[in-house]
Amino acid sequence: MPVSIEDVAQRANVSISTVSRVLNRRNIVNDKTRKRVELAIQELNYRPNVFARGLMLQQSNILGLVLPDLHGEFYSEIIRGANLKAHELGYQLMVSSAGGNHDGNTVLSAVSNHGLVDGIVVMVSDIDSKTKKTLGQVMIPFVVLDGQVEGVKHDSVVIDQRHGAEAMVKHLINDCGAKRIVFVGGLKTNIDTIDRLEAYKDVMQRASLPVNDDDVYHLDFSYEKAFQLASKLVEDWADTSAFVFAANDEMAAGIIDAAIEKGISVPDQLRVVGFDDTRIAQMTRPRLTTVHVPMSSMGALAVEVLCQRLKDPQRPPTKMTLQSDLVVRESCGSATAESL
Amino acid sequence: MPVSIEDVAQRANVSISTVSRVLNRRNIVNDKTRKRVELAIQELNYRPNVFARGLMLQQSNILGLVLPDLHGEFYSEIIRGANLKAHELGYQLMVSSAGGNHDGNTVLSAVSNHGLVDGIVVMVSDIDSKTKKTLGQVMIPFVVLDGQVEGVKHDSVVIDQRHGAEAMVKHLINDCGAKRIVFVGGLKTNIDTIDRLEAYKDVMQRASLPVNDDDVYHLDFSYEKAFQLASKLVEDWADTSAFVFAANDEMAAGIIDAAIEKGISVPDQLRVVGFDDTRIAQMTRPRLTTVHVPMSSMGALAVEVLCQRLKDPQRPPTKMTLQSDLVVRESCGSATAESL
DNA sequence: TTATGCAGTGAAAGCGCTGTCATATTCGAT
DNA sequence: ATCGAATATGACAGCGCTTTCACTGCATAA
Repeated sequence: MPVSIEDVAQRANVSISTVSRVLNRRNIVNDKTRKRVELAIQELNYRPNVFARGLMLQQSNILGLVLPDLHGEFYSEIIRGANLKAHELGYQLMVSSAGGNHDGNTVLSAVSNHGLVDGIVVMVSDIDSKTKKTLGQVMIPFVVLDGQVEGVKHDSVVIDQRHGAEAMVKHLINDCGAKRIVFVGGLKTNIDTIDRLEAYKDVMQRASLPVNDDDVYHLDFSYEKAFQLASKLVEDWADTSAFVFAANDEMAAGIIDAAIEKGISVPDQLRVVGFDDTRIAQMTRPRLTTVHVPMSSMGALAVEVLCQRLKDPQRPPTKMTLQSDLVVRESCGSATAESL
Repeated sequence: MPVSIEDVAQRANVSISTVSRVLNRRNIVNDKTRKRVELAIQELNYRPNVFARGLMLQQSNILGLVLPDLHGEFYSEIIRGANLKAHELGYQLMVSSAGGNHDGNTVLSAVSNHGLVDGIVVMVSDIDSKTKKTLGQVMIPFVVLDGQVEGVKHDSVVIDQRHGAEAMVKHLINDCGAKRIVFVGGLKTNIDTIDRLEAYKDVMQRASLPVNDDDVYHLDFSYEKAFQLASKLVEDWADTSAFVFAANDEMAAGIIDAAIEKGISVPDQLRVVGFDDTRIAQMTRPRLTTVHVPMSSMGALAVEVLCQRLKDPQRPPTKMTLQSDLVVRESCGSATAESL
C-alpha cells in the first residue's frame, strides 16, 4: 500500500536516483525530467519514508522536549512556544514528562540513545535530580532549560530570576512599605525556589530587614497546599502586616483565597504577590502583582538554540538568558497598579 | 561512535542474527549464548537503532497527538493524560498543534503519511475544518477525540456534553430559579459550542422559557473577549436577573471579573456558570459552578483505544463515551454548594 | 546403517532511501 | 573528424536491522 520511491521512479520513467535528486534538490535535474517526477510524486501522493531516510542520514528532524511535569499552565506554555518554533524550523516535537510515576532517566535515555531524536531540550528543575546524571551520558546535543549541569558541555537557556525577584522584594519594601515578608516556595531542592529565595534574602538583608527562617515555607507549588498553609497562618500574617511572596501564581492564588475565606481583605489587610505571570495572575481578585516569566519564549528559544547547535556542532556552548520583569497589579496594595 | 548490532555480535562472538533473536525474544536462544549476548549489550550500552528497526517492522511505537491548539489548561491536561498512558503502553507521544499560523493539514498529513507514527489521536473541534477532509486521506489508524468524521471508519472518544450541559441548565432553572439564561459560547462552528448550545436550547424550551437569539453570543473561549463583552452587558444582565452560562471556565472567569469591576456582586446580583471544570473554576471568587469534563481521561482513553486498534486492526470501530457532570459551587447562587 | 526430527546458529536477502561512481549524451573547440 | 568538458542519468553499495532459509550437530526411530 505505501508508495515508495521505486513506484515514483517507474511512473516517471526514471531511476530512483533521479527521484531522490529531485527530492533533495541537490544536483541539477533536467527541467523536463523534474516536472515529470514531481507530477508522479503528486499523483501518487508520495512521501519519503522517514525511517529509510533517517537510516541513511542519521537524523530524524525530531526534537525531544523533556519536562519535569506536564501539569499546569507553566509547562503548557513552554510546550506551546517550543512546538511553534520547532515547526517553524522544520522539526517535529516529541514531548515527555520526566516526572509522574515514571523514571525520568528511563524516558530520557530511551528517547535520546535510541537515536530517534536529533537533540533534546531538557528542563531540570530539581537540583540533584537523577536526570542530571543521566544527561552526562546523553550522546546527542541537548540544551538545558532553566538550569546547568556541571561537568558536561551543553547549551542552556536560563531565566534571570534574580532580577525579577529582587525587583519584586524591593518594590514591596520601598514602594509598599513592607517590614516583614513571608516567603512561600516550592521544594527546597527546586532550582527556581532556590534562586528566588536567595534574591529575597539578599534584598531583605540589604534593606536591614530580618530574615526569619520561620517565615520561609517550602511547599510544592500547588494551590491546595498553599491554601491549607495559609488557612492556618493568614490571620497571624494579617495581624503583623506581613507581606506574602509566593514563588508562583498558583500558590499566591491559594493564599488569597484562604485569606478571603477568613474574611481578610487582600490587599487591605494582607498583601500577596506571586511569580510567573501565568493567566491565573489576572484572574484572581485582586489581580496578582507578580514577576513575568516569558514561558513560551523559553520554549521557543531553547528549540532555536538547539537547532543552531544541530547546524553547527562545533560552536562553543551558548548560554542565553531571558529576563524576568516585575508586573505590578493590585494584590500588593501598591498605588501604581497597571490597568487591565 | 554509535554502537550497532554488529559490534554486539562481535563482542559476544555470535552472528547478528543471534543478537537480534535475543533482542526480540523470539526463537529460543541457548541460555549460555543469551547470557553472553546480554552481557555484551550491557557493556556496550547498546540500543537498537530506531530507524533500521522501523524500516523493517514498518512501525515506530510513536503515536501522534494533534490538537486544535495548545493554549490553556484544557489541552494541557489532555496531553498529560495521553502522555502518561502512552508511556505506560510502551509508546512515545508526538504532540502537534493543528492551529496557530500553521496549516493543520500540512502538519497532520506530514505526521501521518510520513510513516513516522503508528497512529494518531486527533481532536477536531471545528465542524467543517479542513482537518476533517485531510483525515479522509490518512492511511494509518486514527482516533478522533471529541468528534466524528463522516464517511470514514474510525474509532472515537467523545464526551457526553449534553448530559452535563442539560444538568446545568436544569439546575439553573429548577434549583436556582433562572428565568433568563444568557449563553456565551465559542465560535459558531465549534463542536463543543454547538452541543452545549443545543442542550441549552432544548432544556429552555422544555421548561417553556424563551430562547432569545440575542441572548446567545459567540466568542472565542478567551477570558479577554468574555471580559470585554461582559463589561458592556453585565449591568443589563444584573438588572434583569439573568444567569450567564459560559461555554468554558475561562470565559466565566472573565465575566465574573467584569461584573466585579462594575460593582456587581456574583452570585448575589448576577449568576455565572462555566464549563470544563479546569482549575480556574476553583480559583475564581465565587468559585464556579461548572460541568466537569475529564480532560486527562480523554487523552488517556484515546491513546488506549488507539493502541487496541493497533493490536487488532480488524476490530470494528469503537465509540467510547465519557461522562460530564455538573459540579455545583457558589457562582450560581445555589444553596447546595460543595465544600472545597 | 539410513532416515527423521529438532534445537541452535549463521548467511544473506531485503526494508526504502541517499550518495558515490560510472556511463551516456551533448556541445563547443580544436 | 577528434577531443574535453559539462550535463544528465542510471547502477549499485550500504545505512542497521529482522527474518527466512539452510546448515550443523546430536538424539531418536526405523
